[in-house]
Amino acid sequence: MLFDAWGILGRMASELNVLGGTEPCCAPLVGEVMSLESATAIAAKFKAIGEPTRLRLLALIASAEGQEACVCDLTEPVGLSQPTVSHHLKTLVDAGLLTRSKRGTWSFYAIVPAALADLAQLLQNPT
Amino acid sequence: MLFDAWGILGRMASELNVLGGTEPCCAPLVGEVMSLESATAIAAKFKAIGEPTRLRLLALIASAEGQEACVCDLTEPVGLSQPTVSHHLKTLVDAGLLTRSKRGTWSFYAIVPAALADLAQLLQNPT
DNA sequence: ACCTTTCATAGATAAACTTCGATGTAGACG
DNA sequence: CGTCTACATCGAAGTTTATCTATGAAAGGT
Repeated sequence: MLFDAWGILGRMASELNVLGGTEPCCAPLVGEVMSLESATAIAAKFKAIGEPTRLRLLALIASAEGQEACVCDLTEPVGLSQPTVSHHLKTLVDAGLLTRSKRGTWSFYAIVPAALADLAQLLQNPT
Repeated sequence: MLFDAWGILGRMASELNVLGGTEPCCAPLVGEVMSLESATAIAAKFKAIGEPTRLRLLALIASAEGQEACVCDLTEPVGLSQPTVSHHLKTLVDAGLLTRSKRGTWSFYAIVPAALADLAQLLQNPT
């Protein structure tokens, strides 16, 4: 890795206010930019969590025995219609955060622990 | 904590398919539901991360020295207009994930490590 | 005083999202 | 076969969002 002298100089200059406005404020970042594809893939998972109802659904399922629950258990706690809850659950499944398994007439949704762990890891090591 | 016999029975029944359709599929969840207010507050942070451009901005800033960068460093890597980048940065600041400090004509945006750590913790311990 | 640079804000537009009621589907029971 | 339950899907309405261009604001240089 190259020594980012321009970046350091630029930042020192900006902090000390010793350079003129025509100087670059700091160097272009050295590391490669996160690709748009991977950013889109990862952001989709955070986006799925980033909605109050879906976050509550995740919390409900995670706190249930076996970390799974059926739709009929989730509709009443979140106070929304059954189609809306089903839609949010589908979103979470599409994001890879939940799995669906039909048993009889019921659909059981279960947490995917590895998916949440991966995101947690990413937050602590955003590279 | 009470023993959730109904939940276990319901789940066993569903797995073994020994009960009729008129039986409850499983018990209402025992734990209290995450409040709508806290869910909204937390989801707002995940929502801020859950957008490809903002995720890339976070990664760019996190990988910069001092975990801070100015707008002029970020516009070109993400390939969007300056107002759009500023808008996304404001969103991240409002979510508490970044701080802004003006020095001269430049605005430096810095990571708030504790905010990311809190979210990571929450993902591994979804209560 | 004037211009340049850096950034934020305003307004507009097109796309996406949340939510609902209505309807379709699949399994269980009589 | 008909009915009921649990759930998914469809279509629509209203809201939010991402992006742009144009403009405003603040600080520094000449």
